[in-house]
Parts: sequence; C-alpha cells; structure tokens
Amino acid sequence: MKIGDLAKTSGVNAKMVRHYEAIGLIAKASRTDGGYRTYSETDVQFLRFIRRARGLGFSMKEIKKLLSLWKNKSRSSQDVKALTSLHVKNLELKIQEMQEMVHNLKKLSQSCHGDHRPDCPIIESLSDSANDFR
Amino acid sequence: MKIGDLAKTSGVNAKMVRHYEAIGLIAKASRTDGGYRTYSETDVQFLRFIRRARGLGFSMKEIKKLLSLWKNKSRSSQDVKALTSLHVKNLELKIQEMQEMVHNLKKLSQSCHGDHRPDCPIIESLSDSANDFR
DNA sequence: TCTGCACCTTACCATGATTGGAAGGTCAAG
DNA sequence: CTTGACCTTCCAATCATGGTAAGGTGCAGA
Repeated sequence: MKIGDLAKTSGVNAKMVRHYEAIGLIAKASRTDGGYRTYSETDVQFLRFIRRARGLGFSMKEIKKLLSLWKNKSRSSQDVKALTSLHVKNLELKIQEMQEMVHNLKKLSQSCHGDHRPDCPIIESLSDSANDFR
Repeated sequence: MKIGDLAKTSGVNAKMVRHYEAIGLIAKASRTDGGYRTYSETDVQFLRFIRRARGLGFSMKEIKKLLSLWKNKSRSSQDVKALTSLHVKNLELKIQEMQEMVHNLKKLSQSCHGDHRPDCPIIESLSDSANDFR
C-alpha cells in the first residue's frame, strides 16, 4: 500500500503522513526499490487513531502520549483517563474564555446603533483606558 | 519615550511593538540619534487599542481593519458592528465545536473505570473504526 | 519501445502570533 | 572608564497544515 492509498483509507493527507513521520509521531515507513513508502493495514489503524484524536482536539504532544499508551498493552486505563480529563479541563477553560469574549462583544454591539454615524461604542471602548478585557 | 516605557504603559511587549511595526500594523517609529525608537502618548493609546482587541480575540487582520476604522473619522459604525458580529459568529462556531468535543470526551471518560487495568474505552474508541468524530 | 499520465520523492516557503536567543550598539550613573 | 540596563537587528522556533517546484517511478495503451 502506497502513501496515497493510505491517505484515502485513513483520511489523513499524504502530506500529513510524511509530516508525522518527520516529527517522529509514527515510525519511518519501509520503502520499495523505487523509494516509495509502503504501508500495511496496521498503519491505516494508526493514522485513523491520530485523526480521531485530532478531531477531539488533542494536541500532537497529547496524541504522542495516547499513542504510546495505545501501543503499550500493559498501560493502565487510569493514565488515559487522566490525560483525557486534563484535556477536557483545558477545553472547558478555553470555552469559558471565548464565551466571555462573546459576552463582551455582544454587550458592545448592542449599544452600537450600526448606521452611518461615526460614533461607535465598540471603537470607543477599545480606545478607552477604562476598559480592559483581560 | 523609548520602547521599554511604551511597553510598560501600554501593556504590549517591546518585542511585539517591533513586530507590529514590521508587519505594518503601526507606523514606523521616529528614531533618536542613537537609533532608538521614540514614542508619544498617542502611540500608547494605539497599542492599548491593539492589546484590547487582541484580548477580545480579534485577529491581526481584523485589528488592522478596526484600526483603520478608528483612524478614519468618517467611518460608519455599521462597518464596525458588521466586523464585530462576524467575529462573534466565528467565536460561537468554535465554542460549539469545542463543546461537542467535551461532550464526546466526557461520554468516553465516564465508561472508563480509570484503574490499573489496561482496558480503556477511550483508547478502544479511538482505534475503533466505528467512531468518527468528524 | 515509446509516450503520457498518475503518483511518488525531497526540499523549501508560507501561514499567524508570539517568543527566544545571539551579537552588538547606546546611554546614564557611579 | 566601567558596569549594567536598555536598545538594535537578525535569525529561528513554535504548531499543524497547505502549497509549490523539480524531478523520479510505475503502469497502461499505442
């Protein structure tokens, strides 16, 4: 199986597969005589794992850990759970921050009449030293 | 006023001030005979504006627009409001995505006993082709 | 066998915002 | 005159991804 087929079946871009190899996330693929990378079904599973973890917002660093836990058959589910709840915690923090942003922006936007006049509380608030949003 | 003082009073890192100058977000500062950048109170206001907009999650591109709207006295508040609501919309989309991630992760985490045993539904789910989170 | 095409290779550049370091110049106080 | 704080430019790294260029491989059809 060449990299293009791997990309199709795993859902991970060929470019990304090479990138993951370059940063050591996955092992170096074996090559054909012509220099083409070759892959097996196992690699497909591997890449799918990575793609799903990315889809859940795990960082590459976290995925590296998850992968080693996956490969390690004597792992404890505790470790995986801990990594996951830390990730959840971080996500929730970010969500809260963004919700605050939205709240502030909406409050500003409400008081902005939104017509041709140049007065705008959003602009004024941003330039007013009394308003610090962090 | 030198760049260090500007940094202190505006709350924007000296490094960042130079960067903003380099990418054309702010005008090139005048220099002393020794080559040091010099700033005025106006520049402090400027940098504070940028810092607050960043704090609200606006991108540099958006801030560039906001700055030109700020400087342009004949701007319409409509433009500012439009830019802001677009930003809010994008934020809300991202928030929703992250909430879905959290939801999925929590569901997985719940079914993970979290002890020393190697069985872990989180890992299993990531390697199982039946689970696609996007 | 030649040709064309799809696919592969490496290598470099770009994004966006920020941070870090290195190597060196300026300035004021002691 | 030395010390140390501050400034300068330049270069690089982060993180995940996308793009391009220039060239090699492999296979099907004429």
